[in-house]
Amino acid sequence: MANIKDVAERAGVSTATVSRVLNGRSPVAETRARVLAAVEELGYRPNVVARALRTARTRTLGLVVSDLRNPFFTELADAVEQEARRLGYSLIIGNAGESPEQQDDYIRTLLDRRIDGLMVSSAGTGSPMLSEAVDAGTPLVLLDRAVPGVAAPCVRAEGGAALTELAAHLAALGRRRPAVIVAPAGTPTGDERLARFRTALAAHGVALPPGRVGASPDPSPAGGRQVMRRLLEAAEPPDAVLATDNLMALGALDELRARGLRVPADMALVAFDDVPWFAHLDPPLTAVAQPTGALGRAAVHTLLERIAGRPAGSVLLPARLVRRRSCGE
Amino acid sequence: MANIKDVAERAGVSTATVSRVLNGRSPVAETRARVLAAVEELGYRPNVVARALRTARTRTLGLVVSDLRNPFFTELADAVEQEARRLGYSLIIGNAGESPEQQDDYIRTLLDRRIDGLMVSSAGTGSPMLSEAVDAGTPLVLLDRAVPGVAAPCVRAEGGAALTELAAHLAALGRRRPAVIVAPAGTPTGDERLARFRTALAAHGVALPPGRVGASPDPSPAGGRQVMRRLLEAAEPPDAVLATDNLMALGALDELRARGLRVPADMALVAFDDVPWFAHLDPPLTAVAQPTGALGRAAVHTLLERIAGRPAGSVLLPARLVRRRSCGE
DNA sequence: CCGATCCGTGCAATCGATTTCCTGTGGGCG
DNA sequence: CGCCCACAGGAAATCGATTGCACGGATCGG
Repeated sequence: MANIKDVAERAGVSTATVSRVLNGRSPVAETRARVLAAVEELGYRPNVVARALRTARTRTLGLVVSDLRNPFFTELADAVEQEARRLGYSLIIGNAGESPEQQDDYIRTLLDRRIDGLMVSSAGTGSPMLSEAVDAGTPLVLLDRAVPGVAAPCVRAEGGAALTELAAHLAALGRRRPAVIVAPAGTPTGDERLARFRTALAAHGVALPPGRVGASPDPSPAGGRQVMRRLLEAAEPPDAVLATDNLMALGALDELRARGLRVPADMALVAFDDVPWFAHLDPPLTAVAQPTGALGRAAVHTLLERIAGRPAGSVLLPARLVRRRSCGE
Repeated sequence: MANIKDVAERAGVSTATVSRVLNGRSPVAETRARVLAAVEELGYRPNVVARALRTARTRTLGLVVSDLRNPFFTELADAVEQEARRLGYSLIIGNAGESPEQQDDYIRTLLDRRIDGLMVSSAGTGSPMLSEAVDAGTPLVLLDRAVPGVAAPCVRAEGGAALTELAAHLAALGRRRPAVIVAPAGTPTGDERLARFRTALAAHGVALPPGRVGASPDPSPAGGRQVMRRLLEAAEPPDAVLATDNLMALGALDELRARGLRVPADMALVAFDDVPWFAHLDPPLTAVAQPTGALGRAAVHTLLERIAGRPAGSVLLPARLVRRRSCGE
């Protein structure tokens, strides 16, 4: 493969000139034309690796998500990738599989590759590697999940308005005994959603007692199903369920079907995160939709600000309620 | 960040020695210990960019898929990523979004980044960039979709056995008027699946006339739904439908529900590609499951063989039928 | 006891770009 | 007409690693 020296020889100039022409720092028409012609003839493409070594910038970003197979993260990763590419950056996606060690391992690899910046949808509570990355000076943006104690801007959705609307929706439909299925305790995201929902319900005089809040051991259909079972076997079973993750909602639905319960007649069901196939379920699922695309784009923009050395604050984007038929009406 | 020179100084040796210790070419205990201690104290990590420049190997692979949001490709990408990482390689995933230009654009970027090898689930029929990559000497492996005229091994699933089994399954359940929804014509994958299925049906004395084969403009729920509608409005509507892609199956299901038709009572439904949430639909969908994980791993192995300069042939892995309730029984 | 061999290590070249410093030329102005 | 300045472009340093070659000390055999 041709290198810059070949081009320089062919154009009868020095490598310095070739570099300048290619980086737009040489407005002399004639030399410029000769160089470009040589580039064309040789099919020359600059060696990105060499350039990265010299400039100490790789034009590559890293994204670590906790579960790439979860459609919410797939969509998020896709949005991030598109925006990054649009702005001239490549993206390396890492899948931590909900394991903190694997997450750290991945962050390590990305730092070794000298990525220009890092986005993380952290698994569990903060990991040592995150702080280390910040200390090492790597621009970092937290995505979807805040991590206490890590000094980095966070881009995520805020469900307050949507949950307020949901509470009203449920109350209007006469649901009096709502329940919530949350992801493993300790994740700020789940806790916050729960608190918001409880407040919103209270405004309609509806209580959300601890007995109707179930924590799933892991955010999977199996976990969701298990919690649903416990909720149904309680003394006062719920007449509406909110799952704070799309996969857990799916598991809850399985349990309901297995028991011959109908949605929405016997039970209203709502999921946090709207994923494409919710609309194709029977009945179509009402969901709190996060603005996935906007989140991804905002994360990239925030990260680029940090890379440019400018300060950048956290971003909160409103989620919205998508009413389908799983609550009645 | 500390570099190899800092380590060398601290350990009182030359950079050459540091390099050799770190690459396991210097078994002298004492020097070795001093170097490793210095590495430890300084928190030194080799600069992957510099190493890549010198060795002309990036230890990075590229994967271009046609639609990352399609759960089949998500799973495939995840499998490829895990296997690549296990073997010490990073992966850059590119999403071509079913557009040949974007695909070429991406391949271009990946080649510029000097990836060691490339895997492609090509959109549409072959693109010029693919041949160019091969000519440039970049190891290439085609994944899931073969591309005529491109000299590269192809790793994909072979549905013959599963479709034979499916034909028998449908025949046993008394379905006599099967139909097929295929992806846009011209893709070898769809055509091959169609041909295999037709052959298998013939063995049971069941015909698959052209009128009961519908090509969708694009592999999406909307496309699948549109074809389903046409099939239902035909003179002799089918009593069973096979969709050659999971998203199109979803669209077909929508159309059936909208018309109040029941699955499987009024219509059997089968999808090619088994995706996790098929099991959570009502009824759970029978599907031809591709061995996604094995495909991804085989692709990585084949690619590494090529990178090592060894010849590697194509790989065909058998798909299998996953019987659920959407065909009756 | 001396020469030959072996092996650990250092020196310096190298990968392919960018960038700094410097030279030489041409043009404008006094 | 001469001087100075601007500017184009070349030579060489640089980024951080790997690696071929050479050197020197130690070991072993004759």
